[in-house]
Amino acid sequence: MGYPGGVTSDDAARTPAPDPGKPATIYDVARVAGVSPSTVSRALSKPGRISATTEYRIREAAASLDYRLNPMARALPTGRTNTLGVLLSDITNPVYFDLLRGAGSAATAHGYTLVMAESQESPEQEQEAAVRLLPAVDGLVLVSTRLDDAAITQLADRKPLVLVNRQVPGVPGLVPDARPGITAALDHLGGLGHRSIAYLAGPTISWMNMLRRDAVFEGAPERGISVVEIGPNAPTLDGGRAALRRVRASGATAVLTYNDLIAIGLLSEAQAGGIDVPRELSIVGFDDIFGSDFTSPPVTTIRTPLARAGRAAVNRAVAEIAGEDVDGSVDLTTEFVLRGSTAAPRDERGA
Amino acid sequence: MGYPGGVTSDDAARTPAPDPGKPATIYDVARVAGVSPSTVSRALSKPGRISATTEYRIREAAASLDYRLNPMARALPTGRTNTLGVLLSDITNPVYFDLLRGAGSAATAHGYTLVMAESQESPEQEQEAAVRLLPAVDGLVLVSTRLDDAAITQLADRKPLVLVNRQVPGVPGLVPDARPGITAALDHLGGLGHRSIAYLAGPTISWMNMLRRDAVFEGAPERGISVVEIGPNAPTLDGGRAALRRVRASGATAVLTYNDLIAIGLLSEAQAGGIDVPRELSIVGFDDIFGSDFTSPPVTTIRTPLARAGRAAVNRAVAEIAGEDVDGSVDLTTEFVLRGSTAAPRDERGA
DNA sequence: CGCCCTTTGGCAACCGGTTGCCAAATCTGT
DNA sequence: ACAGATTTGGCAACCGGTTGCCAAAGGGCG
Repeated sequence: MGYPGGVTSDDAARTPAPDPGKPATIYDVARVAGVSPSTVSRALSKPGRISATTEYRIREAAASLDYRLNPMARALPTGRTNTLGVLLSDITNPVYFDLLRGAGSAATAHGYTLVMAESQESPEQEQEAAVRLLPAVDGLVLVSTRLDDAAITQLADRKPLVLVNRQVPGVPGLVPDARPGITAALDHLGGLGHRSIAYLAGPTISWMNMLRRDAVFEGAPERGISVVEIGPNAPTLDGGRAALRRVRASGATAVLTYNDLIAIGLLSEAQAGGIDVPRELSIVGFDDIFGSDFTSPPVTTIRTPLARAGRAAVNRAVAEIAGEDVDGSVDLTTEFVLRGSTAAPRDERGA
Repeated sequence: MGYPGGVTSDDAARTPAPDPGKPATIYDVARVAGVSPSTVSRALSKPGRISATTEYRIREAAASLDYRLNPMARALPTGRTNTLGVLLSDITNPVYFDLLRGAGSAATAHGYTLVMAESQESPEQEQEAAVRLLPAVDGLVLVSTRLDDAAITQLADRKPLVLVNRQVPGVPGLVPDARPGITAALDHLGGLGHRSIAYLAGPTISWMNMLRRDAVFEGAPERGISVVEIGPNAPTLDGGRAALRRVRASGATAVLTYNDLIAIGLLSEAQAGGIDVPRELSIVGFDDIFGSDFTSPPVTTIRTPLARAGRAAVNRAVAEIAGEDVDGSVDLTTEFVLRGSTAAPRDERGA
């Protein structure tokens, strides 16, 4: 026999193989329909290639056997797995919820399955996960990747790859335009009378962090606002909490944060320390995550269209896999969301 | 040729195939190491089967070619994909964050990849996703499934399957024990003087909802507390908001909710309507999700050990796949978390 | 030094599909 | 009724691994 769970060819040739536990194959279907396996294959996946009557007979046979195509067997000769990999830095970060849902719905719409892995903010783990996933997927979506350009380019050489929140020359990337939101936020803060603000930075390896920081540092001076950078901070609630001391020391009357988690952490720590937000300290978050609207006060923030980004990323990946050319311009603009964590600085009146 | 991207055997036999784009196979490795493909296969996956020196030579060759095993090719003859499927009712529900992370880390620890799909609370979509995933995974984890017993049993007959938040005879299931937390919550509410409470139910098809409801309806009378059921409600913020009117109409001074999302929705709607929580209405949530501690007041809730449940579920699934017998008792007990959304009812003093 | 037992590595079948090529069957037009 | 064009379906090779069986090589011991 030479093979483990095999069935002798005699058996297979005689019985219609009712259901010996193993799922039906195209060979079973072929036997029942009285055609050759290749005809079954074509009937089921090459519409029009086989005459209507034969195709009907085959479909009947397949249905009666509850035939299910084996994705692995199909993937082997074709190289296509109908699977997309998504890599995240941290699953428990609420920013990714909507993105994942958008990606998931777009994927099923295209008949793709999503496999997901997280890298816990570590470039090594991310690289390892990417390499591990690579042979099993048709394409990869890297969200807020912590990999460097070289590693990304190398990955992109092997399989279609789409970046979210990152731009690398020669690799398709979707990055929400932070400027509109930041501009509106600075206008708002400036209008309230703030003259000295701080930017609470995220991780140094975060590309988005640079982008946001640069936009703040470019826009603030134009409005006569001075700005200092405080960080790097872990992009978590604790990261925000730990930054309070330095925020107070800086004398800034308002802060823009790398993300909402930091903003919320900072807010809760401030309140625990008896600091009045927004009167003593204004806080502007980033992303508008789940939960940022039910803190007290609710946090003023800059919304990024994550669900749309997720959807666009898998659409793009699917197009890339199909070898289609795409114009690729998706509108991903940020939007200022005014809530309760910002107000005029106390000094304004006091001084 | 008969095959698309094929290489003629002449070419393959002569050149060491430097890197024509296609990744290296065991045949390439075999050629470079001067052994047969089967020896390569054994050297790489049957430790000890091949002599140390030959194995070393093979590993060298593999490394030099950057050989990567093709998971699909391996899966075909063995039937094992090293992939686990996780089905959720709703990815954007924060309850699942920790669960997913626990499941993810346990999966990678066992060398498994996680594929994930959501059913959007629809049994049909869930069934379809399960069937679609089934042939590509070694086992399935169904979290808060909306499927009926028959469908679950049928699935469990085809592949190892583990349930979370659901119990079906003959199928391994992990369900956190709601009683300790609910008992403590009722004691707390009773001690504060509440005599009339409401249970804000979740979806009717939710098995956990029944369990929680039953525990409340059993425990309340024992403490001289009357209880009414209000629902079903969508297990979302909006579901909670929509329920406020009926809560007020019921005259209950405190509510226990099916989950924290409903609790938070109810809380925000109450505050919008000028109702003082906790003085006019006490709220107890369920699960202790991300965000429930930074509402104002923070919500008193019953914590379920989700990360542990996720980890335990994949551990169990892996054991099941390996055919191991497991005692299976994992400690998953709920815990009452006292925060700010509960207080003595106003009537207590007023009446 | 020869015999027997253990290692070691190769052969070939097999997993379940896909597809280039070809021959038989069917259709067309006259 | 027949040559030629078109449909239809089968053959067989192939994707990249795994593994039962076996023969050759190596080792131990009397």
